[in-house]
Amino acid sequence: MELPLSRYQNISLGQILDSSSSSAFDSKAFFFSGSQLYWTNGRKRSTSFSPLRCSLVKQTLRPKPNYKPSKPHEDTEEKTNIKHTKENKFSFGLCDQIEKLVFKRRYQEALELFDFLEIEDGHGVTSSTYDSLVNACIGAKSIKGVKRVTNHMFNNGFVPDQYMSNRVLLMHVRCNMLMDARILFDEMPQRNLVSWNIMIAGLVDVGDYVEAYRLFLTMWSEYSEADSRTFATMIRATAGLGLLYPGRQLHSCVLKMGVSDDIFVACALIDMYSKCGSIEDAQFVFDAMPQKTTVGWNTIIAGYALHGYSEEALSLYYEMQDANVPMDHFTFSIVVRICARLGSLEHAKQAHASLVRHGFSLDTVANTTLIDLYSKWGRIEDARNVFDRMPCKNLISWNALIAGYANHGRGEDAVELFDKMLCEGMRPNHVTFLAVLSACSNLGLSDRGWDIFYSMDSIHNINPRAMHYACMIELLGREGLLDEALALIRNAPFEPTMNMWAALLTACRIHKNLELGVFAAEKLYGMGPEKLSNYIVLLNIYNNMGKMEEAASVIHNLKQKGLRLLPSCTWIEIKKQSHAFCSGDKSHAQTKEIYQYLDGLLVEISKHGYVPENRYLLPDVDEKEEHMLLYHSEKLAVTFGLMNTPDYVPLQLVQSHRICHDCHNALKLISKVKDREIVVRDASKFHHFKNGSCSCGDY
DNA sequence: GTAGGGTTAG
Repeated sequence: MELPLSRYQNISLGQILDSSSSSAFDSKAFFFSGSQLYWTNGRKRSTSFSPLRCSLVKQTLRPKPNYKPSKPHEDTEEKTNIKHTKENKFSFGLCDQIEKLVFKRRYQEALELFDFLEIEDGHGVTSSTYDSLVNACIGAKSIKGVKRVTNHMFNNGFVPDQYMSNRVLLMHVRCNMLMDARILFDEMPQRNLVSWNIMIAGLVDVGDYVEAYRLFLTMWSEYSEADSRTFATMIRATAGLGLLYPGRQLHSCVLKMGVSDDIFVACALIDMYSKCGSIEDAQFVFDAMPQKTTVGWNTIIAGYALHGYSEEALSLYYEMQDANVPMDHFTFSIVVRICARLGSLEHAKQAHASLVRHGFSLDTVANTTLIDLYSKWGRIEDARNVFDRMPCKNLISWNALIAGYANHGRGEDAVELFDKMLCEGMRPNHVTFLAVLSACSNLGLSDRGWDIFYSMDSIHNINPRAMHYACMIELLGREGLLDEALALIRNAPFEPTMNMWAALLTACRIHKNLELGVFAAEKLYGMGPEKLSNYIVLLNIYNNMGKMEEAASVIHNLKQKGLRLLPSCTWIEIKKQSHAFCSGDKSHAQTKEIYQYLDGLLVEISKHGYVPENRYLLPDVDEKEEHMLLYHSEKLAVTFGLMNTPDYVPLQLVQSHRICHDCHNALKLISKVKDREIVVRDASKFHHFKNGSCSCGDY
C-alpha cells in the first residue's frame, strides 16, 4: 500500500525548507506577552533568530487589557511596610497550601487559591511556589492561569534563573500559547539545550514541522547542540512530514552520537519509518531495541496496521502478550482498530473483552474506535451502548456515531444526535457536517440539508469543502433537482472536484438524464485521464446512449494507455473461517452453492425494484466472467469514491439497494446477512491482493 | 540540582 506521504520520500529537507513560505509567525498575529520586560537580568538579547521578526515584535507590541496586573499596587512606604510583615506570614501559608494542592494534582483549586496571593503583596513568593503554579497551569491547561502567573512574577520583580525561565517557557508551550512561547524564547537572555528542546517540541506538537526543522538546524549549526530528546522530537517531526530521507539522516546522527539505544529515540524511529513507508526499517529498529517497552510494541503494531498488514499486527499483539509486556490504553485502541479492519467479529469481541478486563473501558480513544467498529458492521445499537457509557466523549466520539447512523440508513438518528451534540455545547467540525449531510441525503431531507449546509459558514464558521458540496449535490440529485445540483457545482468558490462531478453523474444515472450525465462524465474523464473508473463510467454512458463510435474511441484510448481492469476482491468470514473471492475466480470448493445463493439474493432484491444496469464493461472480458463482474461493478464505483458509502460494505448487494435508494431493504438485507454470521468486506486495501495477485484458499 | 523526548480514535 502506498502511504499518502511517500511521494515526499525523495525530497530533501532543504527543498522543503526552501519551498515553504509558511510561517507560524504572522506579524499581524503578535500580541503583547510581557516577555520583553520579563527577562530583566540585563543580558544581551539574541538576534540570531529572525531579526526581522524581532523588529516586527517591537513595532506591534501593545498591551492587551486582560494582560494587565489584576490589582495595581498602592505603594506608599508606610502601608507597604505594615502589609509586608502581615502578609509574609499569610503568603507563606498560602504558598504552602498551593504547593500541597498541586502535589495532589488539584490544579484548579491551587489556581483559585492563587487569587488570594495575587491580591496581596507577593514579594515573599519563592521559586518553588512559582514552580508549583507552573504545574497547576499545565495541569489545568489554563491560559488565564499562565497570564496571571507570568504577571505576578513580573509585578513582584521575580527574576527567573535558567531553570525557571525554561519552566515558564514550557508552561506557555503546554498551554498552547505558541506565539507567546516563541516570543519568550527569542527574547530569552540565555538559552540552554532544554530551552531549545521545549521550543522545538512545542512546534512539533502543533504540527509546524518545517519551523521545528528550521529551529533545529539553527541549533545544530550554530551551537552543535542536540541530545537524545532533541532527536526523539525531530524524528517525530520527520514522521509528521513523511520524509524518509531526512529521517534516515537523523537515524545516522543518532547512531553517531551513540543515543540509538535510547528507548524514546527507538520508538520515534519505529514510528517514523512506519509512517514514511518503510515497515522493514521499523522492524529492524524494533528488533534492535535492547528493551522492548509497551510503547515500542504499540508503535510497531500500529506500524504494521498502518500498512494494512492486519494479521501480522495482530500476531505481534499476541507475541506482546506472550512476552508479558504490560498493555495500556494505546494497545487496545490500536488492536480494536485492527480488528475493525480485519472484519473479524470474533477477534473484535476478544479485544473488547480484554480492554474491559484490563481496566481501560473508560478510555475515550478505545471506545471511539469501538463505536466505529460496531458501526461499520451495522451493529449500531452496540455502538450506541458504547457511546452512552462513555464518561468522557469528545468530538471524534460524536462524529463516529453520527457517521455510523448516517452510513447505515439511520438518518433520523444521525440528525437527532447532531442536534443533541449542538445542545450539549460540542462544536462540530467538517467531519460532523459530512456525516450529517450524508444522513440528510439518505433521508431525502433537502430543506434540512440546505439549512445545515448554510449553517456551516454562517453559524459555525466552517467553510464547506468539496466533499460537503459533493454531499449536497448527491442530496439534490436524489431529489431529482439536477439543475440546482449543477448550479451548486458552478457556484462553488473553488474548482469543482471529481467527487462533485461524480455525484452529479450518479444523479443523472438515477434520473436517466443522459445528456447531463455525459457532460458530467466527460468532465470526469478530462480531470483524471489515468483513472480507470472514469473510462468505465464514460464507456457505460456512451453504450447506454447507443453512441458506439464514442464508446469505441474510449476503448481505443484505454488500450493505448495499457490500462486494464484488475479483478475485484471480496472476502467473507463464516463461522470464524474466512473465504476470499475474486472476479472470475471459481476455485472455491462451494462455488456452485455460492452462486446459487447470490442468484437467490439478486432475485430477492429485484422484487424490491432493483434493475441491474446494462453493462458493456470492458473489452476482452470473458462472457463467463461477466456475471461475476456484475456483482463487483458497484464495488468498483465505491472504491473510486463515486458513491457515498462506508469503507466496509456488509454485502455488495446492499449497494444495489443503495443505488435504487431503498435503504429500508438494504438494512433488511444486512440483518439477514448478520443472522447467518456472514461478514463481507472490501478487500481492495488488503496486502494479500496487492499488485493484482488474488488467490482464494488459505485466507 | 531541578526542567525537556516516543505510541491510539472519526
